[in-house]
Amino acid sequence: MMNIGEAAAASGVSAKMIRYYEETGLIPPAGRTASGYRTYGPKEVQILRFVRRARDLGFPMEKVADLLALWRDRSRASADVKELAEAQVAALELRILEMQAMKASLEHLVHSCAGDARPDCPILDDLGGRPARAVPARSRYS
Amino acid sequence: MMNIGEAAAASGVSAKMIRYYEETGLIPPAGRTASGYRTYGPKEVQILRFVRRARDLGFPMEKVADLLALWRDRSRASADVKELAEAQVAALELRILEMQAMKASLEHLVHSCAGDARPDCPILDDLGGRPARAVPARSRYS
DNA sequence: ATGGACCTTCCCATGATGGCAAGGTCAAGC
DNA sequence: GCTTGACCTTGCCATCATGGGAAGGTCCAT
Repeated sequence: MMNIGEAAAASGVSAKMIRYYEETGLIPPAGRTASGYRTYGPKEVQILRFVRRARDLGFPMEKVADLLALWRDRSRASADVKELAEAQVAALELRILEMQAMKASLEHLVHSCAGDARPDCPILDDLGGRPARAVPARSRYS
Repeated sequence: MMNIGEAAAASGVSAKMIRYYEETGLIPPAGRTASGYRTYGPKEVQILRFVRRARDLGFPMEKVADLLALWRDRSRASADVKELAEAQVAALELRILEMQAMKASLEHLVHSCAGDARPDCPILDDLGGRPARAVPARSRYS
């Protein structure tokens, strides 16, 4: 049996988060020693590692709870798990696309900015609402 | 002169956020009517639109404040602006890469899961710490 | 028995946003 | 002029997942 610090080290979840997960019901309450210390065995550490990995894959806590429930239910259908995972893939894809769009817009602005000591800056012009002066097309393949 | 609702509609920033931006010092305090209503003119709306666009490009509020300062300083060097924008591009790229890594891992798991009524699920196996049984390679080009 | 490393709970902060509630104000219609 | 509804004000709470710190108790090795 380990106390919370050891369980944290063994699972990669901070002690702080372990208490939080317990408080919010994501994981069942840990056992306690006579003096009130939480105790963890290998099984609990495995649960914590499960949570850690799911979080690393970007699952929000709510979905992690769903995954944990499926994990515990040995008669679950793999289709149910796959569905959750596919939804998470789609969510990631959406956020990736959003950020790629931001990045592309910003790169466009960056490329049109001289970046020297002069004050003229199409980036600020654009943010300020004035469409930046068109960059003289130097090539069709810019 | 407009009140906060009109300014919100004109700038795309919610009234709530306008008050918040003012409270945190991102934008200067708005003028007030005798009865305490905030008043906004075209100049203020332009500032709000500036903030909105910068946020849409993913800049955190702190960086938006920096951009606003540069915008107000008509003697700024465009290099300073470009530097901020390039840092933001790099930050976006980093987050994109992180999420792409998550997505790739998850897709790998999804592909190895049958997704039928049976309980066997490499996704849960992996999260639980057991390496998933290798998927029988049906083709080199799976 | 003392000190240091651990544990406990509780509160606060983040970043950017939304929501709600209680109360004041304004303008239009009657 | 009065009512009504749409707007404004402030203030507090919630999110989501995490970290920080304080105040106090515990455990173990010296």
